Amino acid sequence: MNEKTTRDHIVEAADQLFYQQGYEHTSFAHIADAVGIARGNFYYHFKSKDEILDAVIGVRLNNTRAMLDQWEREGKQPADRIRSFIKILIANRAYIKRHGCPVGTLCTELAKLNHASQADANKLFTLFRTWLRQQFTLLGCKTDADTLAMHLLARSQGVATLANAFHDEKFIKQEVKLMNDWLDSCTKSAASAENLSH
Amino acid sequence: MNEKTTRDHIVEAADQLFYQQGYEHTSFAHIADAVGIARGNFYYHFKSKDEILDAVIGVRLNNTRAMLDQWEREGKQPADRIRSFIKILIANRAYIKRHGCPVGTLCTELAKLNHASQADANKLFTLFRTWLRQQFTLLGCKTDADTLAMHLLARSQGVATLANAFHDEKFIKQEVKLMNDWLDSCTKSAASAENLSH
DNA sequence: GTCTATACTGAGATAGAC
DNA sequence: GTCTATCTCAGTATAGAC
Repeated sequence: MNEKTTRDHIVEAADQLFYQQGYEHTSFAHIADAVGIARGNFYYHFKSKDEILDAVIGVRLNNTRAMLDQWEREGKQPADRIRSFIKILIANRAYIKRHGCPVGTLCTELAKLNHASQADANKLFTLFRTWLRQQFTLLGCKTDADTLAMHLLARSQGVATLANAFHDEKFIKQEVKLMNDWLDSCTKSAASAENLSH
Repeated sequence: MNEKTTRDHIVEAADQLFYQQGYEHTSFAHIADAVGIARGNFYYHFKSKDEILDAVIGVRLNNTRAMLDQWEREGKQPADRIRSFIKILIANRAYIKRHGCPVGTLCTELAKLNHASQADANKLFTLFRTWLRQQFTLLGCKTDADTLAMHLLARSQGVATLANAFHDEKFIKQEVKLMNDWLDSCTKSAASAENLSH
């Protein structure tokens, strides 16, 4: 049950390489080398490179859902859960510095290629967006919860893009502090609105 | 003097295509078709694809410098100049929605490719960063001017990435409003700090 | 299910005629 | 300065042996 199949290994290696080098730039040779199998063997598992991409996106969607569920279990208050989202910038800062955000860079690349799987990759963003919107709704902010969700998502994307371009980890910490301050001000304004209504 | 050479046409077409399709995805055939010349004729003007990229980056750097100079002439107050920066998100919203930010997407792609011209492309970011820093310094904010410059740059990048992924122009307007509000709060806090010192 | 060998394609790059 | 023809090479994909 826990045994990883060759297919799993391919998807795992492709996932990493797509993140590190980009989808188009990653060839079968790269993936085959990483997995340690022959090139020809590929087509037993996947009919095309696009199919591997779809599998990778599928895995990422599942992993993301699992992560969001975990944050939901761990954080009692919506503000704590949102803080979990912000925290991944810190936890993954070394990777972000080197390769940017896995979601953002993939969506950006597929948009340029006008790739058929664009919409599927965007579901990764939608997952975060919907989840964040729920948390902001629970928080009871005056501003539209979707606006707040998109705002936070955009800021995390901007941080990842610049940290990657400037190869600067400190900038991530700097911006995370601002994001947490911003979240606090949201929480406070929600609390005072709550008081007013009593 | 105003006559555009074939070389100029190539660079211009490459500039557009690199923005629309990405650098790696754009082939000589694409550029040749756009310019209306034969593939082989290319190598009279450029020895390699990398050389075209360098020329494109050079043109973009010049154009950006010219744009920043213009903003500097047009805006008397530093806050007005910063507002010029924010305004390009609105002016270019249709392109951003379709292809993202020309600077951000290029730097992201070159980072993935680990391309030699990465550093040159990043100079585009540095141009904006330095210029914004100067404006924030003139504004006299309490917070470090470079922190503010990077913050604004990051927010504009995030907006571009998400507007592109979600193909959403309205989101750009929504965020631009927030950015202008944020700038106002910066200006006000700078003004009150000014008053305190008197 | 994994391997080797190979066909096919398109891209970058060159040579030489005009 | 521009063209056609051609080369090389990497990448995707297939066939068939084991």
